[in-house]
Amino acid sequence: MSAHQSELIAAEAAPIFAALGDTTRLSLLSRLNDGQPRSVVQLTAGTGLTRQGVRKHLGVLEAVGLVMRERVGRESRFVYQPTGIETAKQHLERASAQWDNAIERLKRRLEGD
Amino acid sequence: MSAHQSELIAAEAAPIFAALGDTTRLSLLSRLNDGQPRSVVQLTAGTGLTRQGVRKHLGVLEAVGLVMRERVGRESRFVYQPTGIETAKQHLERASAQWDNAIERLKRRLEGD
DNA sequence: GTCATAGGCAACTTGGAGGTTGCTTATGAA
DNA sequence: TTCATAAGCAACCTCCAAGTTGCCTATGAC
Repeated sequence: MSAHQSELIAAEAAPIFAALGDTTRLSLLSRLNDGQPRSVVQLTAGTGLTRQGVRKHLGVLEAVGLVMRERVGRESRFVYQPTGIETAKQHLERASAQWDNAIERLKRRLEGD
Repeated sequence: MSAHQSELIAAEAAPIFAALGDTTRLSLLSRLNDGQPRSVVQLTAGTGLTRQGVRKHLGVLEAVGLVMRERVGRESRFVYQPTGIETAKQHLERASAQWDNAIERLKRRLEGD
């Protein structure tokens, strides 16, 4: 992967990580993770928050592409969207790889050129 | 993995994601990613922020275990710590796996029991 | 021993995140 | 057609995160 592409992934990864950095949103996502669309009221149940509060969290998830909204009748259904998580995973995997690489080089140097 | 363990990973993943959800910190991390310890002044260079500002970001990264601090003489050296990224990666991988599973089940059901 | 450098710590400012209440509109059910 | 339900929207509150300035301390260099 080019350095340019790396920068791009990093730039788009930060907002995704930020969206994931909240227990409420993480929990909402894990509930939507089964692929089933759910309405706002459904998703509000069990959170201890108001409908509007949950709606804001869903807005954040939607803004970074982690979920999608579809209007059905008077309901707003939210659906899990796998691409966002995939982007985040790629970023972390690249970080892991760079780290492994650095360690490997360090080891070789220690073991005597 | 047990449901209990899942909950634990989720609970400790959120603060890590939050720490990663900032471009400055993401960039600091990627610079430390090569395993080389770096002082605060070194890490400040190129950020456009003050030393104290950068120091705060490093404090956040340290608080969630993404980096470690070691005092050497009058310097504070910060070192990359791979375990945090590993935890975050595990969480995302679990999410991906659940998703794949759900899709697979859906497909089987559609293809006619 | 003196001076420059690295860093810690505290106080302060500001914008936005997370949450609420209150009101209005659309749609489904009876 | 009337009423209950789902949701949107706006205004507001509160608190913390991000960043700054300013000052003090410790350590290395000369």
